[in-house]
Amino acid sequence: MAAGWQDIHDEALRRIQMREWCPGTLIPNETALAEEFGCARATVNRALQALADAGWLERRRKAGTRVALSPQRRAQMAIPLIRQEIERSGQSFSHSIIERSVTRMPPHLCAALSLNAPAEALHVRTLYMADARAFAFEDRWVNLAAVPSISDAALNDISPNEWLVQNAPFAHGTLDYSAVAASQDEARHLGCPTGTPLMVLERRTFGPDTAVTFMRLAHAPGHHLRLNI
Amino acid sequence: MAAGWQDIHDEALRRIQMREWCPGTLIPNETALAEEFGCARATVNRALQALADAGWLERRRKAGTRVALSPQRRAQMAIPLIRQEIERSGQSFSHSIIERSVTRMPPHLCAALSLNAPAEALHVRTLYMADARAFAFEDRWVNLAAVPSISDAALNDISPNEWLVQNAPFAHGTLDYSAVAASQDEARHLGCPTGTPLMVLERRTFGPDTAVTFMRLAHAPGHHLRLNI
DNA sequence: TAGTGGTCTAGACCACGGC
DNA sequence: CCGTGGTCTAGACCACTAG
Repeated sequence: MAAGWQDIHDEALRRIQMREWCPGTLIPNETALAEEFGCARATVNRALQALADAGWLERRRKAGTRVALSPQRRAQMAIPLIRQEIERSGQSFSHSIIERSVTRMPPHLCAALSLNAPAEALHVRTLYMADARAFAFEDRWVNLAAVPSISDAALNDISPNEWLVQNAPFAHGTLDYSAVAASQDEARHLGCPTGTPLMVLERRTFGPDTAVTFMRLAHAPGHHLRLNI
Repeated sequence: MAAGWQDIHDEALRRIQMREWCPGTLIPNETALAEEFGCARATVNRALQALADAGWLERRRKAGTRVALSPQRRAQMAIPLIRQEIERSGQSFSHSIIERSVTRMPPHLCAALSLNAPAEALHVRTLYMADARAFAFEDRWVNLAAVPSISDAALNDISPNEWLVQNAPFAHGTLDYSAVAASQDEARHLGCPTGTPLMVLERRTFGPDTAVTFMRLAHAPGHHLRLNI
C-alpha cells in the first residue's frame, strides 16, 4: 500500500521505466489506481499530473492516460544572474561599463522586439569579470519607454543585469544560444583571438505591455551550458 | 471573486509583477487568501505551489510564503528527437551510419560515465540530414552491458537516437552545450571549413542502475538553441 | 452520450521549524 | 509551543471528447 502521492508517483515511474507500462499503451484510469493503491482518486491524480508535467504521460479526458510514445524529457535550466554563476564557482565578480549612451534603437532591434515606432533606448556595453579574467561581454539595449527609471541608475555599482532583474518586472521572453566566431571587438574585450568560437546568448525580454530589453551576451571561450534531465 | 486555481495563480502573479507584493516580503497565508478569494484553502495551495515551482515564491512551513528575492526564472526546454526537430521545420529527415563497431570504451569516457571497469561498447558515428544538407554529426558510445539488444538493431532503418529513446529506459542524464571549433572530421561531414564555430551537445544518459550512453553531437553551423521563459 | 480527467470543497491530520 | 504549509479524504460537479 502506498502512503503519499510521491509513492504512487515513484511506483508509476518505475512501471514506465521497467516497461511494465509500455510506450503508447493505456494505463488504468484514476479510479482503478486509487483502488489498487488504497487511496483517494485525488491522490492518484496528483501523482499522474506530476508525471504528465514531466513528459512521461499523456492525458486526455475520455481518452485516458497513455505512456508517452517518445518519453520526451524536458530539461530545466535555472537562469542564473551572472554574479551568482561566478560566485558559486568560488570566484569574485566584478563588472565595468565600457559604454553608456542614450540613442534611438536601431531598426533591426525594433523589429526583433516587435516595436512599431522607433524607440529611445539606453545602450550599455558591459564587461563581466570572474576574478581577473573576462567572463562575458554584454551589449544591451533597454527600451526607455518601458523602464524610464534606468536613466538614473548607478550602473557602475550594480550591473545592468542585476538592476533590471530587481527593477523591471517582466512577463516573458526568449533565450537564444548559438555558436559564433568572436568579432574583433568581442575578441579584444574577452582576450581571445578573433574568430574563436563563443557561446552567444541573445535574450529578448517583454513586460506586460511592451518590450523591455534586447541583450547579446558573448561568453568567454570555454563556457558551457549544463542542463539536467 | 476568482473561480479556479488558475485565476488565483494569475492574480498572484500580477501582484508580484506589479510590485504589489515586493521581493522578499511575506504574503498573506493560505487561509487569509482563501477568504479573500472566496474559495477553499486547497485551491489557494494549488495556485501558490505552481508559483513556487516556477520560482516566483519561496514557501516554508511556519515561516510562510515570500516573494523570491531574485525571481530566478527557470527555462524549460523540450528535448526533441532530431527527426522531429527537422520534420517540424518542414524538411525531410534522413540519416546514414558512417561507422559502427564494437570495442572497449576509452578510459576517459568510462570516467565520464562513472564506470569502474572497462566496458564493451557499441561505437556508432552517424550523420543526420535535413533534406540534402547535413544537420548534425553524432559520435555515440553505448554501454552494451546496459543495452545488449542494440547489437541486433537495424540502425540503418531507425536512427540510434530514436532506437535508444524507444528501447532504453532511462532515469536521468546531463546535457552540456558548448561552442567548439569544427575538427577536420566534423568539418568534412558537415561540409564547412575546419575551425567553424559549432554548437556541440554532449549528453550522458544513465539508466536505473548504470550508464547507458555517451553522445557528442556536433550541429551544422548556424544552429540555434531556443528557450522560452 | 457516456467515460475520463480536471477541479473544487470542507474538513482533517501531520511535519516542519520559528519562537 | 503552535502557526504554517503539505497532504489526504470522500464526495461532488464540470469539461472535454471518443465512439
